[in-house]
Amino acid sequence: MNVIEQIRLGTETILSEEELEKKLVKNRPLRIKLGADPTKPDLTLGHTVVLQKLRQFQDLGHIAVLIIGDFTARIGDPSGKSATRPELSKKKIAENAKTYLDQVYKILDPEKTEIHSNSEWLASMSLEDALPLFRKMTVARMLERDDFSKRFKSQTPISLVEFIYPLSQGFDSVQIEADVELGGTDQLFNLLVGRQLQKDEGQEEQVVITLPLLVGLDGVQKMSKSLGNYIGLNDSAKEVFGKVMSISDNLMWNYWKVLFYKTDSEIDAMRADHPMATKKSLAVAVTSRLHDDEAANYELNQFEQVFSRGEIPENMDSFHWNEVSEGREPVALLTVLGNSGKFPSRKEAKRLLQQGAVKVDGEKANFETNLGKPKKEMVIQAGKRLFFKVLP
RNA sequence: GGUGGGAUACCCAAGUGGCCAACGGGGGCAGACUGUAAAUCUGCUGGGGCAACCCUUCGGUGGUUCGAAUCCGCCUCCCACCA
Repeated sequence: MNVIEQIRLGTETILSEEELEKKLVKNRPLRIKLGADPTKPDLTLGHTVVLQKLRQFQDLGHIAVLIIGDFTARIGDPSGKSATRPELSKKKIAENAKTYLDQVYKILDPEKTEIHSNSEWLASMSLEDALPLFRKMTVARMLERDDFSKRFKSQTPISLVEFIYPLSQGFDSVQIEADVELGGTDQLFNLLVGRQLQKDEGQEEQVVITLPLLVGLDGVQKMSKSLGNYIGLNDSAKEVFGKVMSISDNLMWNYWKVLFYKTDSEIDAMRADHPMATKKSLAVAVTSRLHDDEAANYELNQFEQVFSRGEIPENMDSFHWNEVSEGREPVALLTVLGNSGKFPSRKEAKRLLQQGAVKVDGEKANFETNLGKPKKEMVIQAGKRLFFKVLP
């Protein structure tokens, strides 16, 4: 596979491949730009689609130029949005930016990463500096954008400040002299503005590469923190593994394609296998990417132990009898459940009990179940996933 | 600036004086089944209590009433139409 073919893997569009080839033969590290707005403190598996591509460029000897959009975050990217975003405070943005970097380096090579904040050049810009920029964009062109045009037609407000967003992002490209800019498919318009501004500045235009948006765990909407349908880069290995196992069989193929560049024919071949086995390998693959192989294999074992064989997990939280019994003996199981703090409320624990979801040492318990102090240890299970021990 | 409309539980959304802890859908949780935390079906989904029952919630606040999410006054915030 040649370099272009490698880069092409998993991409939606490359504008244009010819330009990219010309840049690649220049024999110098290219500057690959990726902008990230610190609007949310947590990155998701969805972000890794583009980060993984950036990492690939790094491995090919190029430089990742990461723009922390601390200034643009205050504007709020209108892409794909149906409403104006609320303005974020500077403080919140600074906090988010910090946690971003920790997460980004789970994927990127820090040695080949250059970091900028776009407030470096945007914050001090005067209206006079900005005028030439504004002149380059027309209202008609803005309104061609799908999201804006929908909002305009449905008479949903579009703030003027939202028109500034694509220009600001494009100006970032001029500032750092980007050779390539990566983004999700919803970023195409913003990325193209970068090309236009660079051209006007007499710079060589950046190559624009878009990557597919990862569908969220619900299988419908794009993965995002605010929709709650996400796998977080900071999720524990256990959570990552479990969340992957919970996606529908249908969605699994999409993940193989988008995250691991599986081709249609490879996927067809995988369909011959048992879907559960295929999903387990996907869960292992995702978990090792976000954590490591060891953690992934451990979670696979735990998963098989708990869900396939219905056994208890290796590790679980434990309490001492005195912590949960209120010093009484015997004591109602409900009291122990409530005192464990494992349930949002006693009411919730009660519900589980009524639904027959609670087991003590593997025995189904009910409302009348009373517990005595355990001799060694007692395992309490509520539902399929929640376990804890009570020690003497 | 003028005129109308709206704010309901995690989200969407009914409800216009007692039968409302509040229809329905989504989401979440559980059970059954299974191939997994898939799919499907069923149940649950404010808090406290073993229970009878009690407490808190329908933008905020002050009233009317035996009784209000529902009626009235004021306030805050959103939206639409006209200019």
